[in-house]
Amino acid sequence: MKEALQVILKEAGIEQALIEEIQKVGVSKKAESGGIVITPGSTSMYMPFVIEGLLSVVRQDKDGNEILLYYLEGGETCAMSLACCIEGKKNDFKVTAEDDSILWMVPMNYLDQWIQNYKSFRKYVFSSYQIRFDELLETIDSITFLKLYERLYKYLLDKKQATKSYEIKMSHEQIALHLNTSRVVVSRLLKQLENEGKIEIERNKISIL
Amino acid sequence: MKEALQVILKEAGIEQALIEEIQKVGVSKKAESGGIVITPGSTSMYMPFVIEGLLSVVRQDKDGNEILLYYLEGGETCAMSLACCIEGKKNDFKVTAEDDSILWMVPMNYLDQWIQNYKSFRKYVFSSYQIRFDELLETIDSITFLKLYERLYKYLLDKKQATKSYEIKMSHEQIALHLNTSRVVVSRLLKQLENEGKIEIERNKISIL
DNA sequence: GACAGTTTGTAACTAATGTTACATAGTGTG
DNA sequence: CACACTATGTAACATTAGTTACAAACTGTC
Repeated sequence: MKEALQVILKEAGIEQALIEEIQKVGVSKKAESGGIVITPGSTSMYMPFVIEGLLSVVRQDKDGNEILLYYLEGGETCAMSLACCIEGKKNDFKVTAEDDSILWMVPMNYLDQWIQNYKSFRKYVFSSYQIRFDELLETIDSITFLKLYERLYKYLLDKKQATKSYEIKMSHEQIALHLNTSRVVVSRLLKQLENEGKIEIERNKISIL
Repeated sequence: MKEALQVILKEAGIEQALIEEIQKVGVSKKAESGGIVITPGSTSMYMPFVIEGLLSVVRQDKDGNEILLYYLEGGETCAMSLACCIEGKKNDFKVTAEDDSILWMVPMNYLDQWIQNYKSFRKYVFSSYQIRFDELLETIDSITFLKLYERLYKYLLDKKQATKSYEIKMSHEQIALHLNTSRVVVSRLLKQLENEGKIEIERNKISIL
């Protein structure tokens, strides 16, 4: 576990002294595929590093409708969660494990001193914020400027990239939830994508061609 | 100018020593109502503080369609601009003065040392990030979960709050641009809001009742 | 292989939003 | 006040997306 963390933090440009601190004060946490990691309305006390796996960050409205904001992959941290912690605010999003995942949870109270003392940590944190802004903006772009048909195709391509697999193992219902639309509409548009030779549909599986 | 800055930074919890530094190294910049302050594709070298006025931050797509992300008011800074600078990336949004505005532009190269040395500045920066995340999420909520009719009404209420005036001096065309829809649709829905007694429509002016 | 549960396909319809086209009304300037 | 310009009103229609309803196909379990 700690070796995997070491590799990932090194990769992220964190200096050795800080890596050792992070290893010392954090704890690992497993999340099984489909499990909820952060519940909306909760307050986190930990900065979560993704060591391995894939998580989705989703926004919910009061009626339970959802929209996918972005994925968290290995080596990344959830900047919004970080932002919430620092301000002591409640999380207003949901984080779910898309695959079996392993996280490294670091108590928030170390953050301020690390930001003060380690330039590499400042860089990492600000880069994380930047990445999340970009992802949110891209999400806004998709919702605003694309037709659902295009959004769906982009969704599939993004998922392909995140999982590094051209086979997407999801039901139409699950996809519909991420896009805030209905199953019937997703089926309709998927069929259209299939007719245009872009994908192949099987039960619980879509292959990108 | 510097006195106004003093008041605003004090308000924001910045300590006196840092206020003086900020006053020393920054320059003021005026923006006339309607003027473009940040062009998409440019790279900023300055952290912009809003001393006075109101600015809009807008996302554009390749065809020139737009969507309003949020407003910047007095005392605020553009966290996304900050994030871009720190990472040396191009701005991928547009900032326009909605009213005559005054900004205080601080060269980016001071940021890292201030973050390192001033706890109050760390707080301010992280709080700015948090606020912008919240605003982006709220924008996503509106686009995703609201009908255009509700979004339009929310738009008017937000504008009312930002300008602290129940009279909104805009054409339907301008509103349509901020919501990424067409003038005809805006006129139609505004008429509906008027019929329901929520607003009053005049040429270049909408009054919130 | 019978059954229940889940997933997908499809038609028919409704609702929301976008588009085109044109009429009317206000505004500023000579 | 004539003119050009801008802004708004409205109808008619097109497109996109959402909804309802039901059939068919697949999957796992007894």
